[in-house]
Amino acid sequence: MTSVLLADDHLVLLEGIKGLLEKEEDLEVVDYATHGEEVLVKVGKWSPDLVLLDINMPGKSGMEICGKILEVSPATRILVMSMHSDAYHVQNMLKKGAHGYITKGVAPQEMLKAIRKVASGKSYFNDEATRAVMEGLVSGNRQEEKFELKLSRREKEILKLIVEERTSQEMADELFISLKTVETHRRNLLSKLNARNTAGLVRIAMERKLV
Amino acid sequence: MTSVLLADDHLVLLEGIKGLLEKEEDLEVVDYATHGEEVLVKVGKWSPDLVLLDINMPGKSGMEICGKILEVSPATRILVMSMHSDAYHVQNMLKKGAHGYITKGVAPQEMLKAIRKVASGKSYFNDEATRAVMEGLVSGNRQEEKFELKLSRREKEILKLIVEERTSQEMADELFISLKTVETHRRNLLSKLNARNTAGLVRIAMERKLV
DNA sequence: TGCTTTTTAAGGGTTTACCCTGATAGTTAT
DNA sequence: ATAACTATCAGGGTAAACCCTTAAAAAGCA
Repeated sequence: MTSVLLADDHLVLLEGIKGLLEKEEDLEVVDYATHGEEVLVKVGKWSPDLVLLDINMPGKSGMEICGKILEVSPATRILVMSMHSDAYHVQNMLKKGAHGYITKGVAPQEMLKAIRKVASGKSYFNDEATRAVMEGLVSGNRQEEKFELKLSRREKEILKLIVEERTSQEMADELFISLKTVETHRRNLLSKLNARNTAGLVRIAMERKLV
Repeated sequence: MTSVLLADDHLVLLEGIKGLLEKEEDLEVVDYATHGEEVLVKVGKWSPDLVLLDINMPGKSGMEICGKILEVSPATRILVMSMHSDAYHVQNMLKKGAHGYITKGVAPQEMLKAIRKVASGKSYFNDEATRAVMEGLVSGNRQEEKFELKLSRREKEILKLIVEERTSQEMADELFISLKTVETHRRNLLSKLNARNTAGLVRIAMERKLV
């Protein structure tokens, strides 16, 4: 018997999955959680065999929680469930210790398959997630940079203002620094985020929710 | 007895909602659809009392489908279900003829309530959707502009390339048109989307999923 | 306290974006 | 059919973004 903890803020989906798992004799839903902190508390309480974790929950992000789940209960297996499957998210969740990754579009039967595979110590990725990672690998050997991306406080501030359509001069006035300094920060952002221009900065900022 | 057609590309969610509705004596799920075109076919086949419509489906967008459902079956009531509840989406769906709007985070009981209310000829909006519309109304009287935004095919193409970090010259070469034409399209995009610069275009494009 | 990163700044140059006006041919809708 | 929209292009200009190099305070960490 595999004990499963469901973590998702969409209650209807939660009910749906619960109904799905209850029909299976080898799977047991022990509890729910609908936001970040609750997941950690419930994991501590039950030490479930597996957590089915939604990546987009209010409160702490899925990425933060993933690592902490393993601190609280190292034997627990983690199957990440997400709306989107881009290389960035998939790779990061794996780095944080997730054991499988599926998108919410999977068929019920595939979800059961994923749960059983991950619970039994193997990994599982659905086609979308696999493709995203593969495309990420071929489209650029910049995984290092992407993982390593650490923006300073000031850089994040500038990036936020860029997304809000401020010009460099406006930012300089607003932050009481020189135009040249703002331009330096922009240049560093372009380099760190591997973007070609403002459009790229904004796209990346929104994709990775850096704002 | 109210006949309900479910339209959502997330199969697990679909199963969950089906299970939920089947427990109710007055509600009957007559069929599913997992993408845009299928919805219209199934609506034509069953003329259901109500369609529970996911706004983010592959193929045609929820917005396009909404209006067409009413063409195919004018008596059918439409309850929109979405991940996000920003004023833009909510207002547009209402304009397209939707009768209710709930986010996927609602509790199962609230979903049943929404279904019954909409099916009985009334409207229903959950708290999130209501708040989004209200905030939209107070934060700016630009509803006209926002509703009116209809990007031409070429404009969408240019916008997509902007998000992909292309310069105007590159777009001109790629599309075999002059630089001046590309610049004209950019100018029209800035005006239609009410943006100040490239950053704004990208932000809006991503927020409204125009790409 | 010394080492590293961050934040600040400058000079000087090229490219791109943005703004204005005006114009023509083709398509779509009423 | 005729008005409205779409796609195309141009001249001429200003502002902003982008690129290169160099460098010195300031803050954080060991």
